[in-house]
Amino acid sequence: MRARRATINDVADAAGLSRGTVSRVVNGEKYVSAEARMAVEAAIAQVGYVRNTAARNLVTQESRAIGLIIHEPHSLLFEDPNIGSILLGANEALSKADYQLVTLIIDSDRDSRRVADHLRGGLIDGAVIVSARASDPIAAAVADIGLPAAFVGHPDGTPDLPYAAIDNVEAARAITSRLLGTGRQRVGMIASALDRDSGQDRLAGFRAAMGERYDPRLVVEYPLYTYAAGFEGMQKLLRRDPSIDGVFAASDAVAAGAMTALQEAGRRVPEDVGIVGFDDSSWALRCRPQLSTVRQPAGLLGTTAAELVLAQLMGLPSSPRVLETVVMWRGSA
Amino acid sequence: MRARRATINDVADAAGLSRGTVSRVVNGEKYVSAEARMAVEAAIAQVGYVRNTAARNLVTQESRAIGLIIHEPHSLLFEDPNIGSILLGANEALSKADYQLVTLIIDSDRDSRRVADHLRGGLIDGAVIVSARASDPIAAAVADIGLPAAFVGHPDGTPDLPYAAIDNVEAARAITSRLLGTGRQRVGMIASALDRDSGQDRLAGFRAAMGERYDPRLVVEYPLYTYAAGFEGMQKLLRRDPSIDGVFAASDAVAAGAMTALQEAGRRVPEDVGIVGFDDSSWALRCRPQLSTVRQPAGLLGTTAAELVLAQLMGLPSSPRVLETVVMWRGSA
DNA sequence: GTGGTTTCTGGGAGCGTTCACAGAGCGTTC
DNA sequence: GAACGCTCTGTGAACGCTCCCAGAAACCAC
Repeated sequence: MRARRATINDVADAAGLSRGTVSRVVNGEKYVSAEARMAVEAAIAQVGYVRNTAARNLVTQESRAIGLIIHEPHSLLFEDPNIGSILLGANEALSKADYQLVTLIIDSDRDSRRVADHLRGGLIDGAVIVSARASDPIAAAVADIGLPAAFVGHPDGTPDLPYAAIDNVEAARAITSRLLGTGRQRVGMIASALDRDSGQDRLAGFRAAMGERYDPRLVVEYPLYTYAAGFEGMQKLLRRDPSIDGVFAASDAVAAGAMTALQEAGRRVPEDVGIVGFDDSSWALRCRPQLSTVRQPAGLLGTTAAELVLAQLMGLPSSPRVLETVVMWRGSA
Repeated sequence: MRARRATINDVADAAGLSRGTVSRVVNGEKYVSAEARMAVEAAIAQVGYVRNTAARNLVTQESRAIGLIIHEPHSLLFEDPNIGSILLGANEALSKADYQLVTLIIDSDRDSRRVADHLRGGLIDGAVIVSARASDPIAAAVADIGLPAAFVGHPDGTPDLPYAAIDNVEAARAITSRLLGTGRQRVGMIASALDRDSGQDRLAGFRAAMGERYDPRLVVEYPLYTYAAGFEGMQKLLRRDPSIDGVFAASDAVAAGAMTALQEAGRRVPEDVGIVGFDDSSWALRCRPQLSTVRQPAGLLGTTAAELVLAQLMGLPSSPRVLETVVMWRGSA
């Protein structure tokens, strides 16, 4: 296969010094004479040495890498704009601390096993788990190994690990109230992803805001936060009650689909029907009229979760963090 | 920190057998008695042994992991639906071959250095490089190390590595011709991402199809394949020539932005202006009317690039692969 | 019984590092 | 001039695993 790579011994020989000295130079330690340092650097260049990280990890017992585990069904990887932001946010925090972010995607049971092996194998010092479902086996595996880890979100039934999340219940309650405040009489919801905490909580918040006025017939459910769910869901709601005049969609993508369905049905937004979403993703500004929605600090969620892992790595206590959301009021309601 | 993990020796002691036998059991080799196998398995469960991958990699000189390097500006990670598909496609191929996909994102110069270290350090047996720009330093680094690698796409000025790509020139030429075939007289283009091969080639294909009718005043350029670029670009084209009746947008996201701009300007699509895109991403079906576009097999590109790397790993020759595109003709032109 | 093959097990060597320690050299202080 | 402290360097011993060889044990055939 590949030609044998130069080792620290080759460098030592070429420089006429010992292994130890080379190691000290490579790691930038003190107690190396200027002379020796230069000789080593020349030798490194000469033999083309690069340090073998696997060997280093073996003795230092750490890898300076953090895994970010994405466990999403196929389609959502494209539809959900939050994932990209979370990824970049986490990368930023880790990069600053000089840790390498390693993203592992789980797309099949086979992946699940291999990723678990990867985690256990000592190739990773900690993990950020994104979008775990309730009772996710990979989350259990992480806890089992005792790997420092943190969730983005905090599904039920998962081990007691710190998390970075928003208060979906409160945020959903807030925007629904605001929608009701525009004088709507018949308000429905297109709920999604009830197999995870965000979906459940947004529904709970909607319910709380509606109080007496809550009518289960005006709630439809879909498995994923997608445009298609919003489109179909809105059509179904219109069929169930043509007098509907307000909708809370569980995400911006869902809201966008709902808006298209409304407009195709000849309803004006916001005059006839007011519509609000959730996420403040790029969808929100792209809709006509622009979407009133809840801003979710996706990048910050990633950053925070990464910091929670780093804290554990440094032996500091780390506890859950709930981040603020804000209602962005625009033209759709 | 974490409690010391059980090693292969602990298992050997617990089972009353030797290191060698335990290793044979763990790796599923033959020449182990049923008796010994059972004893080892019991001991593994008892002491909670998991193999240390770093140590294993050190001696076997391989990691069974392939890196996928994403070097994208911030915003594109959300806008470009191809990246998700490429990721999943690559993961599928690697998963089958029992390799772990490790995604590394580059978002700053600091990342660039760290990723290069990661590649060099022996933590990865090969790499798939997505969306490298012309003369990308990381691509050069990969070639320099001699790591088996493949590109998705094939930017100019990058080292001589195999790639999986589509023929952007031909595909752009084909869909532009089709657009011209609907009898349009004044056809423009919203070009994007001219710093990479795909952007350049789509423009070249457009130009080839236009032939005599090519008018540089009807081409606008934007740095990224975004909705916003399409929106602004279309407005600019309308100002330059209100009689414009056809547009080729460099991607579906761009086309979607252009369509919104057209509709806001009171033009009917496709009656007044025909519009075609590129990618056949989820954008295409979401537009009203649905977009005529070029289907780009994004998942297959990822799969193919991964296979090119695997082939190199097995010592087989691997040469560039150009995949087929097909024109999807819908309602927008 | 002898010789040969096959199955199974143990343990030394080595993968490329870091770490801890020993010791050399040199200057400073009492 | 002895004692002490710094700076600098070399080396043995790990880290946890796989590989390979030697040899024991079991079986078969003559």
